[in-house]
Amino acid sequence: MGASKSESFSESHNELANLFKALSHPARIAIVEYLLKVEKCICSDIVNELPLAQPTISQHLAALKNANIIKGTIEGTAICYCLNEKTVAQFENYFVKIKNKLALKCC
Amino acid sequence: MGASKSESFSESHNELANLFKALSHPARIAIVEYLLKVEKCICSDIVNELPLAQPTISQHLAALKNANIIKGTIEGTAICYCLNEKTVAQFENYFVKIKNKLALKCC
DNA sequence: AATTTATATTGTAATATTGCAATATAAAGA
DNA sequence: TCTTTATATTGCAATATTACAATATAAATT
Repeated sequence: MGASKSESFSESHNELANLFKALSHPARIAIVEYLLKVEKCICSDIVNELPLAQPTISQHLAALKNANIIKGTIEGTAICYCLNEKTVAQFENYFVKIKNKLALKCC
Repeated sequence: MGASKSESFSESHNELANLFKALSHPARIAIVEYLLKVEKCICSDIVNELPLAQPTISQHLAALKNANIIKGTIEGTAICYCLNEKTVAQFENYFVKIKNKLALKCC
């Protein structure tokens, strides 16, 4: 075999894993950090910012958008991407939850 | 080409991406959730808990340990694994930081 | 309509990940 | 020492990801 046996795991575990997978590449982290840095939402001068070709950036943006980590709004010819607060909050909540559970019983 | 161009990105972006990569598989999420559920730190009745063979679980545990998400203590023949509070806090802090930055300037 | 500008899609090569059988290692008990 | 028990490593097949050239799409401008 070889493929991830995702059918064997719960939907919530798969969903969480997919969220983390979206952040599991340095280019996608760099995109998130860039979106944090620039004041206004930015389309793809990300292509000028990162050392990757345009189709590659497009793929990474699609991965982030697909995971709801960013959202894109059409503005004429361009698409304006920005971080999705809801998903960021979801990530934060997950780790807060874990930390609270850990605080009680730890090893 | 094909391989991730990790040399092109900052060390901190690569480190973050690797942390997330460790959580990017449903089996590894299931292991984390299992460690949260059981009171005591547990070695590998994880093998009995998940639908994967022993060498596969061993690999996933190594991935989590390598990312410092879990720590393992030798106990006789067995190894007792548990979550690493510090890394959990690190994850949490990252998203708190992002959320605070987003609160100021959003789109 | 033709051109420009911005982004997405397709096809493909290189590489990485996943899963497991077989095997190795290593501590504990008989 | 010989088992037993618990875990790790190796080798390999199946699959997924990454990167990009070439091309397609689609709105805006001329």
